[in-house]
Order: sequence, then structure tokens, then C-alpha cells
Amino acid sequence: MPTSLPPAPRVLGIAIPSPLRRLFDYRPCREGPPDGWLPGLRVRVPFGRRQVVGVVMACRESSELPLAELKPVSACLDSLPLPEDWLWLCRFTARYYQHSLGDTLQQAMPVLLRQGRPLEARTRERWRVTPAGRGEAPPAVARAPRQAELLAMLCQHPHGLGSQAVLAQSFTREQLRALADKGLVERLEEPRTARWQGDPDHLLAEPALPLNREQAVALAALHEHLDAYHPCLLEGVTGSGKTEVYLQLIEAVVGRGRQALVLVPEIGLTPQTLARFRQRFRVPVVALHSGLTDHERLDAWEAAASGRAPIVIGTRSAIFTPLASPGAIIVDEEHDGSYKQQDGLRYHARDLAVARAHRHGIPVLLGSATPSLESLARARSGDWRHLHLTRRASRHPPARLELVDLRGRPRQGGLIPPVIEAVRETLAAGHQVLVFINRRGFAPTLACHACGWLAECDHCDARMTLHRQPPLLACHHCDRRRALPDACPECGSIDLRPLGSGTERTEETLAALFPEVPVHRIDRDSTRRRDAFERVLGEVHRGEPCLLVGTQMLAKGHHLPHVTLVVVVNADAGLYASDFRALEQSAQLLVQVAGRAGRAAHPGRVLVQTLHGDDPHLRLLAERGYAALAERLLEERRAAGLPPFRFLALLRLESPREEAVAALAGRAAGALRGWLAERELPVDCLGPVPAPMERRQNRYHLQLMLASERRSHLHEAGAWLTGWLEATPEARRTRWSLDIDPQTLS
DNA sequence: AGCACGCCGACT
DNA sequence: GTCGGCGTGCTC
Repeated sequence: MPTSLPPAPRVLGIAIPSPLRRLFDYRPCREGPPDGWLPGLRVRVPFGRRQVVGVVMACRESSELPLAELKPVSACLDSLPLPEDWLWLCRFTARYYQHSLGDTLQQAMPVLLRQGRPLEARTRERWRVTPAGRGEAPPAVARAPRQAELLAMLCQHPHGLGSQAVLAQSFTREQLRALADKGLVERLEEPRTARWQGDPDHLLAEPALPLNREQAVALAALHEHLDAYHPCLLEGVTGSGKTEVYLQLIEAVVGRGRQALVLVPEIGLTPQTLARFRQRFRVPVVALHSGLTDHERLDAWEAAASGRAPIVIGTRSAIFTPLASPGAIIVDEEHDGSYKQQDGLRYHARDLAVARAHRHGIPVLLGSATPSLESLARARSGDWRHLHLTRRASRHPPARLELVDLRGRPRQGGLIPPVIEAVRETLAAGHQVLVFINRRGFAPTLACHACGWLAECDHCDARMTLHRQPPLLACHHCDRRRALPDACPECGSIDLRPLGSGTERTEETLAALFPEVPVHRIDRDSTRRRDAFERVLGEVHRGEPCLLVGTQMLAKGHHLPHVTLVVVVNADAGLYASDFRALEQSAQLLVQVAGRAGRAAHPGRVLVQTLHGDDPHLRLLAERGYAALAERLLEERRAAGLPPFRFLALLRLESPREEAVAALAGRAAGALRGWLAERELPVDCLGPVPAPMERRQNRYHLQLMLASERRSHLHEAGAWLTGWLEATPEARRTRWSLDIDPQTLS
């Protein structure tokens, strides 16, 4: 019994799950938490006409409101506050992304905690023989043969067996009970995620691989600063062994009794990735992925927060996993767009990883074959360490991109004759071919050859995509679907033809051209069934000649050792797009796709079809590689005053009423410009301009761009703007959001 | 965001 | 006469 609890504060500032960017004051309830009121305690509070779960963020003696007007907290839900490092991260995130703290906290905690359930690990039973139960069958079980058998079985497992395992052998709970009553076995209760109790000398389940010189240099650099903030960019070509460096860094971290947090792209948390980590270490590896139940997620969170889980792997949202003793954070494929959340709280997990590592004073390792320009700039400036892996484990250097001119050549399923010939030769040599095409469906649209009509969505400024399986027109920007028209709705002609090629059409063409080999299509439509993708990959790994047709799902992460030819059907989409990141992103994708070729015994070829074979960026990428292109893009960004040389914030506004959103955007821009001028704040305000696709799902999208060389200035302007919008009545009828460091302008 | 209140149109 | 459309206002 604590003798002197601090007196309860008169006022609690509580973060409420709501978009309102402020705390709400409450009075503490009579029944306080055992150790007194502290920030980080979850509480149930009345809010308007309902009860919500909030988090205590401040303990104060006074409020701006009269104390009598404050409602009391209904109940305190925790005996101990949520982890301190987690609270810090949520506060940081809410402030940096100018989002409501209450909303941020809710999003960062597992569903069950959000609902007010207690933070406790579920336990499981384990049954273990006692010293009395060991050795010769004791007389107590002489007349109970099943108990004797059960005892014998438990003797085989000195560490004990779970109830499940015992019951699976047709023993009963009563028999266990009976043995326990006789003092021959004991019942243990422990968290489901067991603690690793091994010693660091036996940390590895299988030996580490030998490192080449570059890997050894990189690892040595990492070992130098295991106890300090040490941001490192690990730039390594596909197949150069980045993962082995991650694994050996984790080994060092866990060997010192600390935890490692590993982030992977959405598409990268495959059973194979996980298997690689689990095979290496003798310690539990906790994975956070979309397939977990709410209970499993809470267990994982608790295991990480308590320190019981030494290794945590997860996608974007795993950056919010609390860690009892953080040792390192690793971000694999750091350039990947899936690290940026694209709605609501628009955080970037890679950037939060860096902030978190800084706060903890630990290394953060960002790996990529094609680093983001942001990371490259920080590495070049010397803020971050730049580590290189240039040598592939296989004998062959990365395949060069060969540009193939599409102009004036007949196409079949998007492919021109010399490319089809290369496919034929590769298959004849007994190898596999990957055809990359970044459009789902049969064809990008349907056109009338008589009058020029195009199938357009009536809810969006977009063409509808023609699908054949099943046959229909679908809009990829909303959920609109339409039956295929028999005749042109404009002129009545029946001469309707597909325009261009998507995965389905290319698959169909290739199947007709090469009937003797299987053609596997990999896209969101073909892999809707959970196991379909895994099944195809399994078959592809057997190594028989085959054709793979797919979208970027295929380009990322998967090892396809028997592919020796990669065909990019059309490289032009990213070349002339309006988005300033389009070039960077399409170069990253091209290099990633190319990396699928020739990873095993044979060298690979990459054929890139283009209408712009003389485009300087594309040529630079093909002839001198990603690093050279990145260098040039950085110069262009500097000249244009774009990231990473200036920082951006994008205000998006949308409404079903075009005039309403235009009027509000205009007023917001005017008000902001006035305020900026008055404060002499060096922040540029551009727009309002229509979003690249102005009408989507029958809503009109406009945007306002803020740009500044100083983050602090940008944040001041953003804070003022959100304040203005919250205080402006017209803004309530328009949906708006501020995107700090926008990843795309669409 | 929720969730109420409130004031105008087509239904039992 | 009511059910229900969504405009307006508030949440300690």
C-alpha cells in the first residue's frame, strides 16, 4: 500500500477520438488508478451524448472553464499508463502532421484498446512434471493407467506441454487435474508470446552467411554506433544481400538484450520474408500484418511493449508498436510508396522511423536499391551515413535496360514483333519470361471507330476500363460498373473496339502465341483469392518455362530465379505525368522490375518498350543507371524549388458542389496570403488549382499548395490554415485535409 | 466525426 | 396529420 499518493489533480486534459484538435477537460473520478493520475491512462468519459475512450494527456489544477461545468471521468481503464515512448510518438505525429491528437492515439493503438479492453496478454496453460513426478512410475498412479501414460509423456517434455498438445493425444483435463492434485505435475500460466530466455551465445538457429567485403564494411559501420542515433542509407542493388546485413544488425541488437523493429512495404510481408527471419533466430519474431485477429494484434502489441518480443516485423502501421528496450529500426525498401498513409492521418512511416530512432538514440537503417530522392539528399549532405552494396551474389551484373522503339511498329497485345521474337527464344531456351504492364483489365478503354466515342465514367473525369473476365466496363477510380454496350451510345455503330492493352489482353495474346507454355496473370483481379498468388509462385519456382504477365505486384520483392527476360510493355506513363514525383517513381519501378531478371545462373535481358526512346531521362536511366538519373532529378528539383530542397504541404478540398469548393478554396487562399504577408512569413501559397482528376465519384477536388524552405514556417502556416478552416462555417460543408510532405499531388 | 435539433416536402 | 431529408451547432 503506497503511503503517500500525490493528491488527485483537479482537472484532467483528455484527448478524445474526434477530429477536433484540442483536449477536453474533465474532473477525475473518485476511484483513481492505484499509482495516481498520470498522462497515458485510458479513461471512459461522457462526450456529448455518448461514452468514449480517451487518453489522459495533462493533469492540471485549473481549466479555462469553471470547474463546476466539467463532467467527471466515468472510469479509469488502466492501472498503469500506456508506454511512454508510444505516447511521445503519438504526440510527435499529431503535431508534425497537424492532426487531432485524440484521433492519432486511437489510430496508433490496437482495436481492443480503442474499445476500452484491458491491456493484458492472453495467457496459455502449460503442464510440467514436478520433481516428485519424475523417475519411476510413482505408486499414486499404479491403478490409473491413463494417468501413468500421461505422466510418462510429460516426462518426455521437461519444459512442459500446452493443454492443446495434451488434449490432442486423447488425454483429458480430468487426468491432468488428478496428476496435479497428487503433486506430480504443475500447472503454469504464461503469456502466449513466450519470453526468450536463451543466452546471446545461442541466439542463432542457423549460422549467419559469410559477408562479402561491402557487406562487412556496412555492418562494421553499423556496429560502431549501436548506442547512438545513427541514420544510415543502405543503397544496394537487387540481389546484393541487404537482408543479410539487416539480419546481422538484428543479431547484434538482440544479442545486447534490445529489440529490433523492422518495417517492410505492404506487399513485402510474405511468408517467405517472415520465414527468413524466423529460420535465422531462436527468438520469437512477432509479425504485424493485416491477417491478424484483434486479439492477436493486442498480444503482439503487449509482447513488444513488455519487451518479451525481441524482433517485431510489420508494415506501415507497425511504426506505432511500443518497444520496452528499442535497439534499432530497419526500413526495407525505404522508397516504397506504401509507407505513406494516403487518407486520414497522412503519416510517413519511414520519416516517423527516423524521428523515433532520434528520440531513442538508436541506429535506423534505411535500405533500398533505388533510394528516394529525400534520403539520397540527406545521405549526400552528410546528415546520414551512406553505405553501398554494388556486388550481386550471382555472377552476373544487374541487367541493363534495352530501350525498344514502339513507333510505327504493329503491336499484338501491346508487344511488337522483335520483342515477341525475344520471348520465343527465351522460352525455347527453357527459361521464364516476365511481362510487366501496369494496367489491370483487358484494355484501358473502349472506343467507337465510327464516331470516336470513348467509354467514360459518369462519376469521374476518367475513362472506364474494359474487362473481359467478367465482361464489363469498370471505373478504377470509383466503384462504378457498366455492362458492355452492344452499339455506340452516340452514333449507334457496332464498330466498338478495345483501345490499348491491359494485363488480360496481353495474357490472351501471349496464350494464343505460345500455346505450349502456361501463362500466369498476376494482378489484383487474378489474385483475389487468398492463396492464388502463392500457388502460382510455387509453380513458377519449379522452373519450367512459362510466361508471367503482371502489374507491380510482380515487380516487388519476389525472387523469380528462372526469369531471364523481362519485358516492360510501356515505360511512358511516368515520363510526362504532371506529378513531380512521377519520374522518380517510374524509374524506381523500372529498376525494380528489371531486378527480377537473371538472378540465378543465367544473365538476364530487360526490354523496355517506349514511344520516347530519345527521352533524356529514360536514356540516362538505361545507360548510366538509377544513381545517375537520381543525381539529375535532384538538380532539377533544386532548380524548381521542390522537395527535398523545399518542403510542401497540400491542402485538399472536396465537395459534391463545384461552386462551393471553389469559393471556399479561393477564400482560404486569400485569407492565408493576407496572413502570410502580414507576418512576412516566407511561405509560398500556390493555387487553388483543380486536382489532376477534378471530378472523382461525383465530388470536385481542388487543392492549395504551401511551400517553404523551412519546416517550421510551413508548420506555422499549416496551423493557421487549419485553424481558419475550423473556424469558418462554410468549411463545414466541404471535406478538407492537410497533407504534410505529400507523396503525390493527386 | 457523431449526434442531436429543427424546419420543409411526400406518404400512411 | 407524421416520416425523413440534410443544414446547423455542439461536444469539457
